[in-house]
Amino acid sequence: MDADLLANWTTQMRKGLLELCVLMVLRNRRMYGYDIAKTLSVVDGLVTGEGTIYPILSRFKKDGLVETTLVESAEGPARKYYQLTERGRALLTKMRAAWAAVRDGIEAVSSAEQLR
Amino acid sequence: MDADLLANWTTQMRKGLLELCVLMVLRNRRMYGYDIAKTLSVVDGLVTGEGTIYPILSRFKKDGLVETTLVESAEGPARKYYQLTERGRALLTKMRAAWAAVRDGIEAVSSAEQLR
DNA sequence: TGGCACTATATGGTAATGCCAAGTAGCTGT
DNA sequence: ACAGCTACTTGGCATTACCATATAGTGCCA
Repeated sequence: MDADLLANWTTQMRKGLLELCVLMVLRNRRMYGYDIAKTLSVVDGLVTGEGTIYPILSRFKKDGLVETTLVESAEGPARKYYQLTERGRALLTKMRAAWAAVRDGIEAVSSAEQLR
Repeated sequence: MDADLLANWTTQMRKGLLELCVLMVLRNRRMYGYDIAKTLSVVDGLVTGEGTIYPILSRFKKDGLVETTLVESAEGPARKYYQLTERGRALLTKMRAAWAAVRDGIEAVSSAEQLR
């Protein structure tokens, strides 16, 4: 029951941060969904399944943050590669700044003996 | 429209982190809701209104993470002070560890030239 | 031929949280 | 009486992560 609380909380904590990570792994090269999911799951246990990544990528495309290219694969079905647009790059820059601010804020609360 | 995307994302990013901050400010002394809201809003723009804090505190009490003490005030209505229980303290410890892991994971993604 | 595992994308329903607005109420000063 | 600050509470809305499931192509092995 205590484990449930913690598990639920970590789920909530992931919200938004997953989108940031997806945009960040795309900043240097294009990637396809399945590979992104595998990559991020290795990093931190951030992603549990592919079902979490695809809705994010769909939203990104709908919002014009990424463009897609379909490429045939020798190892299975065709891969849909995602690459950042200018708009996506601009938003990523702002998101990284916002992330840094929140991260620093939390660290401040975490280390402060007493605030104010 | 770009600003909307960013604003919406920051809202999502806050999820969970707000709970962490509330537990952290309570770790050294008891506080009342209105004061917690003011304190955290100063820190980082984490909180927009009191309506965001009170539901969190209610949940904490329901889950046995905090206990409350009603104290009369000379400056307005009585204040409901919140203090951490042992259970709350134990969960906070685990949450801080989870936060550190995710934060470091994101920093790794952020600074990596290329993962894997 | 059939079964199995891996690769790869997509979708629908559920649960949980942050946000905004509004309401209730006590106290102070004019 | 009124305005303004303090203080707590509640309800509805929008958004996202998760899980299970569906669909499908490829290669391997008996």
